[in-house]
Amino acid sequence: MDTARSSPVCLDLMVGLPMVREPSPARCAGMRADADIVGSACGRAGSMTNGEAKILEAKFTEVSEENRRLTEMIGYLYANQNFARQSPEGEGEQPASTAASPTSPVGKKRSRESMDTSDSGDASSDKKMGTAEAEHVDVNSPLSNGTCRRIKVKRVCTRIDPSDTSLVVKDGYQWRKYGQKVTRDNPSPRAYFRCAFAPSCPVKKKVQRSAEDSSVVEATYEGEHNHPRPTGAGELPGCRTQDGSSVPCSISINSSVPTITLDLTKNGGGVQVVEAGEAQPDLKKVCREVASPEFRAALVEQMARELTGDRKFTDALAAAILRKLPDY
DNA sequence: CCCTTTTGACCCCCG
DNA sequence: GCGGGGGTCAAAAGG
Repeated sequence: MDTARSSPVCLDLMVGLPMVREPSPARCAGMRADADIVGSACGRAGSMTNGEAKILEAKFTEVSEENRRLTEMIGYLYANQNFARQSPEGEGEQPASTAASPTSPVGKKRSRESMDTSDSGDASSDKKMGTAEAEHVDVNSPLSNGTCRRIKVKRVCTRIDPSDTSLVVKDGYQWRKYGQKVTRDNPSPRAYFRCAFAPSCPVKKKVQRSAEDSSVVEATYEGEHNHPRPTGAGELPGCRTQDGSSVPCSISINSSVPTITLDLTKNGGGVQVVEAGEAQPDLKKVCREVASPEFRAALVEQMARELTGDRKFTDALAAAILRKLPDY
């Protein structure tokens, strides 16, 4: 589980993306309870006293810690709800509980649905957006000949801006929306997506806001991708830290433009420029997505989340701010 | 003109 | 057999 990265902060990382230079709502996306604190730190860091800075630092650390605990708690609750729905005989015996809502009944599997599911590929590595909580459930799907095929079902909970109604969950794959429905047990609409990267890919995704917390969206993935993950499209191919969480240390865009890699995992950090790999067939789409405000917002949000979740980083940041303050 | 999204209607499973 | 409700289709609209 990767849940301890939800504290936002205004940072100007200057990694070459023009948008990062300007404060925008997206940069502070996710700021809610701690918005005033962070906003203060952003806006008047140059004029505060040492005492104020220390108070702000303490508050910031405290809020970050609380945010982390809450995120973990949400993940724990969802995990428990899913376990509770598992049948005693084992996970494979339970019919497909594919509804995104924790309270929704067992999904009705249609024969049409069970026929278009194949295997191979792997979407299970979609650990995205820092606050996501992933879970795997293998369910049996009845086939027309009476046998059962295991369909991989995965639920991912992601924190997003409550005001964002797009229900877009960046996970590295490209999705085409084919339907939206308001379900009985959740006032928020449920969006249905198909994998748009490969026409033959059977993977479907359902995205719906949590009924309890509108800032949490639950994405349910059905099936497995039968194609490689399109790199650079949506998810930040970050490095893994020791605890398995991702760090936004690289930006890999498949195009003729060199790829910028911001390596924050090494001592002192560094920016590495490497040549882009060979272009994907749908390079145009990838570039369009990378250039989109959503992608940029997600990029900045993830960077901020990852960085503020690192105690060493926040300590170093506080020390740097203190050094900049005039001595009184 | 092409691609994607929206949305009302329809299909079909389950109780 | 019937109705409710989730899931999908497909035409229209938008970019």
